[in-house]
Order: sequence, then C-alpha cells, then structure tokens
Amino acid sequence: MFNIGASAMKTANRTAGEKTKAVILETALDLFRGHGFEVTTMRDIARAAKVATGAAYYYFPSKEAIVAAYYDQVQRLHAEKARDGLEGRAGLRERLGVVMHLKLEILEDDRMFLGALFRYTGNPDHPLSVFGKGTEPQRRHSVAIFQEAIAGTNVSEELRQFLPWALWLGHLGMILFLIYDETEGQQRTHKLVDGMLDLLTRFVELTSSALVQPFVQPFQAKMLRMLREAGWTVEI
Amino acid sequence: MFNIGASAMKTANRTAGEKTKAVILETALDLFRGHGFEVTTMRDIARAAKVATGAAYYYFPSKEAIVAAYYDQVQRLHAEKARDGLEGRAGLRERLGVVMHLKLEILEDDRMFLGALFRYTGNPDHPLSVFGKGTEPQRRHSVAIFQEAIAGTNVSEELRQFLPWALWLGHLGMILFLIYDETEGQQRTHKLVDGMLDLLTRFVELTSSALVQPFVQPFQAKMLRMLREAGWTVEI
DNA sequence: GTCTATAGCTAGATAGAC
DNA sequence: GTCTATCTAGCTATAGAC
Repeated sequence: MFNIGASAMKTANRTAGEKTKAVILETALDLFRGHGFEVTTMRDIARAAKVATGAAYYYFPSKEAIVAAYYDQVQRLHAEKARDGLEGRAGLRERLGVVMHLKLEILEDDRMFLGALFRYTGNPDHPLSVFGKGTEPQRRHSVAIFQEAIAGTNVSEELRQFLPWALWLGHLGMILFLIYDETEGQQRTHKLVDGMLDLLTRFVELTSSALVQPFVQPFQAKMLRMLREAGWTVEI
Repeated sequence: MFNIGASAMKTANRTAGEKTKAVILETALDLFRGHGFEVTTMRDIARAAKVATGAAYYYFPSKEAIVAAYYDQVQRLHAEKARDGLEGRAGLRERLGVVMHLKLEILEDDRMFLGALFRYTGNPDHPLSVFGKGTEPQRRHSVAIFQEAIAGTNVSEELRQFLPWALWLGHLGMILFLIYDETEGQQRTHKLVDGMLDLLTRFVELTSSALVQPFVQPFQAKMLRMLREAGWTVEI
C-alpha cells in the first residue's frame, strides 16, 4: 500500500523480500532475453536466481506476472523519462512524439517477451487481462502519462476527455506492431507512429479551425456521445 | 488441401476421420458452452466424444485449435449469410451494417470461449496468431467478405484499397468488445458498431464531396502512403 | 513475514504400439 | 487413425527453518 510511487527506493532501504523479488525479476528477464519466454521455465528461473521454485511463486503468481512486473517497471521509467523529455516542449505533435518514441525505445530490446502481456487479452476475468479490472491501476497510470503529454496544448475540452484513452489504446496497438516488426531497429514502427501522430495532430488542428468547424462539430459530438455510451467515460 | 471451400460436404461423403473430427469439434463446443473454455480439459473433451486423448490431439494440435476450427466454421457461415443478406442492398452503410451485425449474431452465444482466439496475438510465430503467417488464409477470407460488402458502392479507388483491411481490423476490435460486453443481448456492442459505421460512412461521403475534397485529399494520400510503408499493401 | 525443500497435482502435449 | 502410456511444466501444498 505504501510502496506505490516509491520508484526511487534505494537498495539499502529494501527489505530482504524486496531484494529477492528484484533478483528473481532481473534473472527471469535475463533468461527471457537470452532464450525466449516460452522455453524458459519457472524452474529455470528459480535455479538461476538461486531460490526455490516456491520462492518464485511466492512473489509472482504466474510466469506472465513476471512480465507484468517488468511492464510496471517500464511504466515508471516511462513516466520519469517523459517528465524530463516533455520539459520545454510546447507543441502537441512534438510532445506526443516524445512520449511515444520514449516508450518504443524502452521496450525495443524486449520485443521477444512483450507478447506475454497480451496472453489474457481475451479473458476479461483474468487479473492480467489488458482490458480487465485487475489492471486498472496500471491503465490509469499509463493514461495519465498521455494526459500529461496533451496538457498545456491547445486541445479542445471535448477532445481532452477521450484523447488520452485513445492514445493509450493506440499505444497498445503500437506495442503489438513493434512485436511483429522485424525491420532493422524497428524503423517501420517508428515511421508508422510518426505518420499516425502527424495525421492526428493535423486532424486536431483542423477540428479547431473555424472554417471546417461546422463540418467536424457534429462528427465530434456523435463520437463523444458514442464513446460515453460504450462505457468510456473519463472520470478523472 | 482439397477440402478448402467444401463447406456443404454431405455427411455420407465424409471419411471416418472427418466424422471423428466433426464429433470432437461439436462435443468440445458443447462443453465450452456449458462449462467454459478454461475448465474444460482435453481429457473431458475426448471422454465426452468417446475417443482417446491422443485422438483429439491427432485432429487438433491444441485446445485453442478447436476454437480456431470453430471460427473457420463461423467464417463459412458468415460468408454464406452475408451473400444472402447483401442481396438487394445498395448503400454502403446498410451493407456494412448487414455484414457486421450478422457476424455479431453468429458469435453472440459463444462469447465465453471466443477469447481463446486471441491467446497467441502477441506471438508472431505461433500458427494460431491472429496477425501471423499461419492464419493468412483465414484473414484473406475474412477480408474478402468486407470487400464484397463495399463492392458496388461508390467508394473511391483509394479507399477501396485499404478499407477492407481496416474493417477486418475493426471487426477484431468488435469481437474483443463483445467478449467484454456484459449488457443484455450485448446491445452495447451493437450500438457501438452502429455508431462507428455511421461515422465511417459519413466520413466516406464527406471525402467524396467536392467541397471538402481539398482538405481531405492530403490526409488520405498521406494515410495510404503510410499504410503502404507499414506493409499493408493490398495485392488482390 | 521470508524462504527452503520436496512432493504432488493437473492438464496440455507427445511417442510409439497396433 | 486410434489408443495407451508417458512427459513436461505450470502451479499448489506443506512442513519447517529463521
């Protein structure tokens, strides 16, 4: 409970348990990176981390939970880097670019096991389902980063309500695309993200221009109503 | 190899193997519907189908493969119903509505185990990955249905290239949404689909109107270029 | 509360006999 | 094409040490 947000905890302050947990996590990630997620067994991880199998399960209820913990770590890192990276940047396009590419850079080397994050996507009740109840805190944290990215920019009040969620959803798609992207340095993903952000920001600008406003307004209104009905109300 | 498209095969013509496979499939689906996907074991299925566990695995390499086979069946049914349902319908909005709602109706009662389709989404090399090489034939077949839906309507040549793929992608999202939708009769999904289709068709109309064409054209051009670069060329 | 050691369960998947 | 037997690995359980 009181650990939330304690991302900068010093090693010295950690309890024995926290240290063990960290060792298991890092060992597992090393193995995932070296041999792949599927072929690495919990027994392998425990052995390499020099703990009993039971200890690994004591800290991580499942193998996927290790990847989920890794992703938590990623999110903390992302929030940190985004805070720095956004400083001084004013334009919407630039700010979104910073946030998205930072995320890509953080994840890039771990494409091999990122797929595990999506294993329970079709399983609403599973605690690790991307869209499920169990991952709501992480989801909110992630959305908050996108909220931060559009904060201060001249985005209309209507858009501000659901754009962060759309960006979060889009960023999930980006991660999936990244996993499938075999191009050198995953440049294809980077290019696609840039293209999408170009389109998005141009669209946002367009919607605020008085000239096309009459055309766009009914669209936007309908879209917002629809999303609200679909259960995507943003209650911040 | 020679079975593809033989959806109307008569029972009498089936070999013993084909009969066994069908029995296993139907038995499994019954169990999935009655008790759920996770709790139903391959042993349960084999026992209920009165075959050995090995026999089940002889026909279906994994438990998810059974759901995949079910989905093949769904697609054949969908193609059939869509052919009938589209007859006489001319407008884009109406045609898309027919195709999408038909799909929903076919899947509606089986939400409980549809999630299994997405289990390997994050696993590019898995034969059952939704976006992977192994499911390309099914994907093409599904896209062809959407192509059929927009055929004959006044959609621009540019849009015609990638709209079917966008619809396929959207329809995947729809299925995911359906899985999470606990509302009575899954009306929320139906409403969302209708809303989305309204927006889409209005947007398509807008893009062909001479008035806004100068605004929309560069958008469209960039989008197509981008998608092509991302590897979504449509080589029909 | 943090761990070890170990044993066992379950169920997905496979091998090899027939 | 079908069966029986077996393997594997995720996961659980327990009892005890510190």
